[in-house]
Amino acid sequence: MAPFVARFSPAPTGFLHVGSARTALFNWLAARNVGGELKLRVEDTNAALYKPEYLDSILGTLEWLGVGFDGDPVFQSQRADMYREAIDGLIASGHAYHCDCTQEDVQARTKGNQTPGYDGYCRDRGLTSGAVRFRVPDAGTTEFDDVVRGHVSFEHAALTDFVIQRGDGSATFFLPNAVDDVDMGVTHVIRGEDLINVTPNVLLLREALGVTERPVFAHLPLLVNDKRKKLSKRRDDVSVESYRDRGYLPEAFANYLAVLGWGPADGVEIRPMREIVELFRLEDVVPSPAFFDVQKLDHFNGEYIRAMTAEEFTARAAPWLGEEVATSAAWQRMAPLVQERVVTLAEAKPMVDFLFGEPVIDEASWEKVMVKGPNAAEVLQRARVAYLECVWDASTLHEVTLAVGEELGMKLGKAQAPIRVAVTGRTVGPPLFESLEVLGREQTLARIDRALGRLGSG
RNA sequence: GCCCCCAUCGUCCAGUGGCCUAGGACGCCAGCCUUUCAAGCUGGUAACACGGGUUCGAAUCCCGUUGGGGGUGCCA
Repeated sequence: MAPFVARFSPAPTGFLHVGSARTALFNWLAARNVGGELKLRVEDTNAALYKPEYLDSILGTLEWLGVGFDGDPVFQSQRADMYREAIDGLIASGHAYHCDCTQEDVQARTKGNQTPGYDGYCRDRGLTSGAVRFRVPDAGTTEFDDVVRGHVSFEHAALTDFVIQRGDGSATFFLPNAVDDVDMGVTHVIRGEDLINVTPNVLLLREALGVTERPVFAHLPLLVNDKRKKLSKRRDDVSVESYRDRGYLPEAFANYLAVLGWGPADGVEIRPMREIVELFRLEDVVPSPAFFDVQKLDHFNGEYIRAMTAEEFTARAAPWLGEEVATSAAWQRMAPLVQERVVTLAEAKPMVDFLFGEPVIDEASWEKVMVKGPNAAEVLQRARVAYLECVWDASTLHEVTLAVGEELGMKLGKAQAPIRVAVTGRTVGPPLFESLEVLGREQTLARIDRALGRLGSG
């Protein structure tokens, strides 16, 4: 089998972005599918932007998603010597040169030019200090075959001499990228399409460094928002960590990401990751951008939640419930009913809150059922009487309430409404009679009395 | 402006010259079920951007147009 070494190379300048997570996942899937390796490289060449706490967060979130790495991570911040040596070599061989132009200098000289960017002003000035730029050939093209995009070609005339070393001596993105891919034995570069324009730069650098072989490139389609714009940290909800905190399951999240830009031939989208690993092929990745659709993510998450055993659900929902609720008998009884109704784990608690404290009366619900609805006071009074003596379990409460409704010519759906609002404060929630059973006779009667009091009929 | 990329239902995928009067999924709509809400079940809505070619035959190949996006940093 041909060797396969992919890498995921985040820049720790923020929390893990859903687009980065998707890139990491596709790298992982491609590697796992062929039994290859996935390495981690931390692109922290820019000391000004790098924040160590972000790296911990990114790594933790990746682990949560199930994306693991082979071997030790490579930190670019620790390889400055290697880069400097390479840069010195490029200068010596005439592939790079020093430049002391400021951004203003360049702008002043190039405004109105056809081709934007740096104009090569310092190419032959023979400077020995300042930033270092790579000398892009004046003519010719750099081409490569991309696994998802096919043949891509760039004319050198359209490329500008890019900076490979800052004035402070640190290397910029391009050079470490080229050097490390070679050094790490990377065979497959799988990354977002926003980096496709940078590919000729890196290829040119590799050639200048005397490297003859090339990695396979696969530029993944961008993840976009509803406006078809690249997902942005400012406008969009893109922190994977925040999805985790809101009760999305890692397996559901990863599964959803896997079908953005790729789809199994049999059309079965929701399936275990081990199956996706088997079916995934880089060649099948689609080239067009994909909308990150939270509604569909919600559907995936709900499916995964409902597929859990009751035990698993209670265990995994616990962190969102708090000790008191999670360990209560009331929750144990209600959990299966809640499991059917939540989309995220975070939704469980508000659904049962009324069992663990005074209900918060939703005024719109009160208005709708108690004021405008039929027979509210009548229902409550009769239910109160019936509930006083009956056996206190869900099925009896169901029968008794049904009877109360019949006395008033109401179907159960209508008759239960005032009771639900009196006891839970809302018109919607988990099944009522199980809720009452758990709440207990005393609390139920007290809440009905309070509602009657407010209605002025108690 | 210049460079690069993309183009099938609202959305995500299937489709790689005839099996397509274009399939699945999410959403949406309707019905069933029903103690509310969900879930579930059934049905429905809805697309090959446009124009030229190539071919006996095109959603599938080629060219152009239009539209959209990405890049254009001493960010990555």
